[in-house]
Amino acid sequence: MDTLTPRQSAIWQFIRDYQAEAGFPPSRAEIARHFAFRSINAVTGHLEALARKGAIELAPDIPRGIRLLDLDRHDAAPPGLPLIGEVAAGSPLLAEQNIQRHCPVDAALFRPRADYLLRVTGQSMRDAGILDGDWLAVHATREARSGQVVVARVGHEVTVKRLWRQGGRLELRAAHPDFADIVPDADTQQVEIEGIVVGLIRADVS
Amino acid sequence: MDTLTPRQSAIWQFIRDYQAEAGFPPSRAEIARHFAFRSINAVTGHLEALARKGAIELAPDIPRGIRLLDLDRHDAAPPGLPLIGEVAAGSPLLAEQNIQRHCPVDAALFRPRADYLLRVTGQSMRDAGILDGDWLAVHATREARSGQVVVARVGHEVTVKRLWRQGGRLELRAAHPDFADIVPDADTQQVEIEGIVVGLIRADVS
DNA sequence: TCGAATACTGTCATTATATACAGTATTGCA
DNA sequence: TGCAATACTGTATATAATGACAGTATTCGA
Repeated sequence: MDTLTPRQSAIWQFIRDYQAEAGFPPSRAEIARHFAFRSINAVTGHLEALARKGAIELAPDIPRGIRLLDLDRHDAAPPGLPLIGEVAAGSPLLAEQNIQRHCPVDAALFRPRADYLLRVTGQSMRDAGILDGDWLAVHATREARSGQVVVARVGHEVTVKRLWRQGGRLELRAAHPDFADIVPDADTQQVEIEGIVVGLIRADVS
Repeated sequence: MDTLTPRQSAIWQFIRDYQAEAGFPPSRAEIARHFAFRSINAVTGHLEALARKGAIELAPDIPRGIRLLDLDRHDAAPPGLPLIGEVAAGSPLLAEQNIQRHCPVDAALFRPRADYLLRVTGQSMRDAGILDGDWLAVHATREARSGQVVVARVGHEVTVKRLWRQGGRLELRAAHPDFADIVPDADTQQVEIEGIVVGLIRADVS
C-alpha cells in the first residue's frame, strides 16, 4: 500500500478514536466539523484516497459505512513495549535492530511510564532482586537521581547499575559483592545515562 | 440490569457479529431483514428494550447509532489479570473480596499461563529475587514439582515458599537466612498448594 | 511545463434511516 | 381482571448522510 499523507493519517486516526468512543464510525459531516472543513466533500476526497490506498473500506450509500483496515500499521504502533535483548555495540538502544519483539504489557503499569523492556544479562544486580534473564522496564531519560537503578552506557557497553553521586562525581555500583563498582574517569571514559529502571518482569521463575 | 429475553439476546448478538464483520453497526432495516420482520419498528422496540436494560446505547437521530455495552457479560472477562492483595482469612484466593483490581497484563506472557497476580508481603524470598511489594504471577494448580516456588496455604495463612519433597514429605523453604523453613506435620498442620509462581512484576524499583 | 495527486470550497439531488403514531396479539404478574 | 412488557404489522414524515458535479490552489515528479 502507498504511504498515507499526514492529513490522511490524521483522519484515519480520528475515525479510529471516534469509533472507539462512540461505538460506530463518524459521518463525513462530523469528520469535516472536527477538522474545521467548510465543505463535507473535503472529507469525501480523503476517504476515497484512504480507500484507494487500502487503509479503509467504504460501503456505498451507507451512512457511516466506513471500515478501518490496516490495524497493525496504524493501531497505536505495535501494542505493548518493545523488547530489547542484545544491544549492538554503538547503536541506539531503541534502534530497530535491537528490538526483538513487542511485549503485551501496558506502559502505564509503571511510574514514570516505561518506554521499553531491557533484558538483564548477568548477576551483578542480584542483591537488588534483579536476576539474570529478567526484563527491566526502563523509562528513557537522561536525568537520574542518586540511588536510582539506571541503564547506562559506559563506552560501547550498556550496563545496569545503581547510580550514586559523590561530590559531583558519578558512581555506578553493582549490587553483588563479587562485582566491582564503576567509577568512570570523566576524562577518559564516557558515561551516558540511558534511562531509569521503573519496573521488572520475570517470565520464568525456576 | 434486567435479563435479556432470548429474542433480545439474539438481536444483541446479531449486532455484535454484524459490527465485527462490517466495521460499523447495522441499520434497523438490516436487522429487520435478518430476522424476517415485515416492520422495521419491531427492531426499534427491541433496541429500546435493550437500551433500557443497559445492553446498548442509542444515539438519537444517528443512522446506525448503536453502541454495544455489557461487553464483559457477553464477550470476554475484564481484560488483564486479577490483582490479589491482602487475603481474607479462610476465603478462596480468587474470591471477589480479595480482588483489588485488574492489571493490564497478558496472561500468556508467562508459561504456564498466569491466572492471577499476588502481592508479596515480607522479605522471606529475598534471595530468590522476590522482594516485598512485588506482584507474583501465579498459575493456579495443585500440582507442583520439587524446587518450584509455590503459593501455599498453611492453616489460614497464604505464603510463598520454595517447595521441596523429601521422602514423601513436603517442605516449604524460605529464601532468606533469617526465616525458618516450614516443615508441616501432615497430621496437625494442613498444607494446600494453591499454585506455582510463573512470573514476577515489580512496579516500583527504588 | 504538463499532468496527477493533494487539499480543499460550494451547491444540489437522492436515498438511507430514525422515529412518531396507530394498531393487534400474547404472556405473566398482581 | 387489568396492566405492563413482549413481540410484532403498517403508514408516514423529517432529516441524516451520501454522492455527483463544478470549481480553485498548491505541490511534486516526469
